[in-house]
Amino acid sequence: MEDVGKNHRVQNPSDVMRKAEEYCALHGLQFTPVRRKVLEILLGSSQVLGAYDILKHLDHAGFKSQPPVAYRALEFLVKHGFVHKVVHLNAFVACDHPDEEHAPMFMICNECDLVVEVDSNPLPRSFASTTKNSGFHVEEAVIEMKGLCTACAGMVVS
Amino acid sequence: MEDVGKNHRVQNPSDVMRKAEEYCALHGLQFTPVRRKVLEILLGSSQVLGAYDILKHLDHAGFKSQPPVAYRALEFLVKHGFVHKVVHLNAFVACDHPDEEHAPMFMICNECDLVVEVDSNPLPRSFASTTKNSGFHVEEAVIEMKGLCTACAGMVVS
DNA sequence: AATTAATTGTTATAACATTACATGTTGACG
DNA sequence: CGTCAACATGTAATGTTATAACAATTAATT
Repeated sequence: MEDVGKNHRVQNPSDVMRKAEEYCALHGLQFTPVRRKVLEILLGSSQVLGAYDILKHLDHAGFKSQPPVAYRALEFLVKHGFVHKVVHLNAFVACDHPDEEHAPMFMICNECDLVVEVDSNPLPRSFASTTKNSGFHVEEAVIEMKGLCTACAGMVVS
Repeated sequence: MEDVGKNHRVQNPSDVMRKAEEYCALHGLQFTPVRRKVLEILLGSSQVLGAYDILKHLDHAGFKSQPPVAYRALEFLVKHGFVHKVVHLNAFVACDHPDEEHAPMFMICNECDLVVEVDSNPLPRSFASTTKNSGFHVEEAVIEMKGLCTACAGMVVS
C-alpha cells in the first residue's frame, strides 16, 4: 500500500507536541527520539499512515527502520492517546486533542480514503445501556463509519 | 493464529442456511458449493474464524484451499449480510438473523476473545446526526467494543 | 451454439504484524 | 559511585492476513 489515506490534517502540530511533552513529563514517561519523531511524522502528514509508511519516513530521517521500531513507538503513542488507529485501513492518525477524554469515531470515505475524526464524548448513551445489560465491561469502543465524503458523494450524484 | 475466538454460537444453523438459500434464489445469486460450505463452517463454529482457519476447514472438506477461495466466498457472504467481519480479530462470524436489517455491534473480550453480537437497529441516533451534519453519507458503521466479558471481569475482581 | 458474465483455479507476492533475543540506557537505591 | 532492575532499542527472522493477475471453467442469455 502506498500512503493509505488522505486529507487528515491536525490544526496545531506544535501545540500537540507540547501537550505530549507535558503529559509525558507529568507521568514519568520517556518521550524518546523515535516516539517523538513518529508523532511528528503523523502530525505532519495530511494522510493517515500505515506502519510501513512511517517506517519509510523514519528511514529518511536517519532512524532505524525495522518494523518493530515503528510498531513499538505506535503502541506507546496509541496507549497514551496521542495517536489513534484506524482499523479499517490498518493505519494511524495523530489526535488533535489528546488531552481531552473522548471516544474517537472515524468516518472513512470508500472512494478517496478521506478520514475524518468526529468525536463522541464520552460514549453514545445507547451503547452504555446495551453493554451494561450484557454484563460486559467496556474498556474501549471503536466506531468507524464507511461511506462517501461530501465531495465523492457529489460526484456520483451529478 | 490458531482459532481466533470463542463461544460465539448461532442458534439455528439450518434455519440460517434456509434463509440464505431463499435470499439467493430470490435475488438471482449463485449460492455455490464453496459459498455454502464456508457459511456452514462458520455456522458450525463456536468461535469466530480467520480466513486461514476457514481455509483449513475447506481443505479438510476436500475443497481447494488457496487464500482467494476463502476470501472470495467471504466477500460474497459479507456483502449479502450472512456473515460479519470482526475487524479487531481479522475474523468472521455467521450472522444469526441475516434477514433483519441491523447494524451489527460486537463486544470482544480482551482476555478470552469471546465475541458477542449485540445489535442496534438501525443505527444509534447520535451517529445519524453527527454524520448528517458533516455531510458524510454513511453506508456502513462498524462498532466494536473491547473490554472484559462477565466471566473474565469476575476473575479479576475476585 | 455463440456470446457474455460470473465464478473458480493457481501462482505469486504484497501488506501487516510479532517473536525472540541481544544490547544499550535510565533511574532508584544502597 | 556502582550495581541492579526496569525500560527501551537493535536486529534477524518469521508469522499472519490479504490481494493481484491471469488462465480455465461454468452459468445465463441470446
